[in-house]
Amino acid sequence: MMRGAYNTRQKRELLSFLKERSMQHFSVDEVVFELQDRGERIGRSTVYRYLELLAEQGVVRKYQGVQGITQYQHVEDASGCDDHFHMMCSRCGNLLHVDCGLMRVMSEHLMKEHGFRLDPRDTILVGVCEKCRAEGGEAVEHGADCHEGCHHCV
Amino acid sequence: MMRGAYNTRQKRELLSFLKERSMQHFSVDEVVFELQDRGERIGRSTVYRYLELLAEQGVVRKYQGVQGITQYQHVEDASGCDDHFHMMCSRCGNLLHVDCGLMRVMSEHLMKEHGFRLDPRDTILVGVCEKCRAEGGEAVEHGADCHEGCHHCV
DNA sequence: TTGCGTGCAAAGGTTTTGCATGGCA
DNA sequence: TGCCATGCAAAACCTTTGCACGCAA
Repeated sequence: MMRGAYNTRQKRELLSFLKERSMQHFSVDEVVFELQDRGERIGRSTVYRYLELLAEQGVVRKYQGVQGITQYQHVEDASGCDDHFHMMCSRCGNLLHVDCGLMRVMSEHLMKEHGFRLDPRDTILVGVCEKCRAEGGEAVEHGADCHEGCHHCV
Repeated sequence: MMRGAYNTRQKRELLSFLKERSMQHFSVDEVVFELQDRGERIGRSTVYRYLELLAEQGVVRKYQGVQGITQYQHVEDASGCDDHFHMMCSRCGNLLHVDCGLMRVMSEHLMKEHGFRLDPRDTILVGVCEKCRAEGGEAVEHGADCHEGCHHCV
């Protein structure tokens, strides 16, 4: 047989967790503790192993977050986040989606002119988000909260 | 006094290593082993501590590489890589510099329209470089090797 | 002489792995 | 019943920290 053949309780609980957290980002610890709070018990190794399998299958995305903690994201369908990019705020750690035409322009440019095939799934733009800039006393010109689903974009 | 006040042998050897590796990227292990090969002895903790100090001073850049290994880059002068971006090839691991007008356009766009201040120093664009694409049998349209200092860019 | 810098070892944290047991099919 | 999945503990890693000693100023 092959890996992932059995339908176990742990697998169902983890998938249920993922369903609720569609498109959201989380660490192994968050999974363990959240399921623990629900009274569901799941071993840490199981979470690691299953998320690894799901990452290979493309159900979740795996990437390095701040402080070397591996983060995972559940992608609704396989092509969910393939056409947009992610920005991570280096202060609050939040990860924002940028579905923006300019990103596609940049992708095409890097491919045509630099011979580089950019991978939106693995690339994370790092910077400081609007909220943290405001809290840090920075002048914030942009008014609307357009982080998820921006209408200002080309 | 303050940290970094003394001029020690270890510090000189590490700085010498950095000088030879200007703009290049390396891990703590690479520093330790390379210096070891030269017959110079330096403690791992010392490398960690000194690189941390240099990162605070802006002499090196610190970022998370693949597999959670912290990578460092020596920046020639403090403002060396502040105005351009880096692309990392997920196959060969090479890190390329992209000094390109479109990147600045993108920065400004993210700031004005998304309220996000992109940090070129911490952002790494991930994808597959021209060489690896060619080796992988991919059609490569772009002929010239314009990775460092591209003339095709806006 | 002062006190920062160094190196060793230990601790800290995350992730992986070995192995006996559990449970799905 | 067969064998994958699980969980525990241990191991493997990278990184940080404590502490005594070394050494630059």
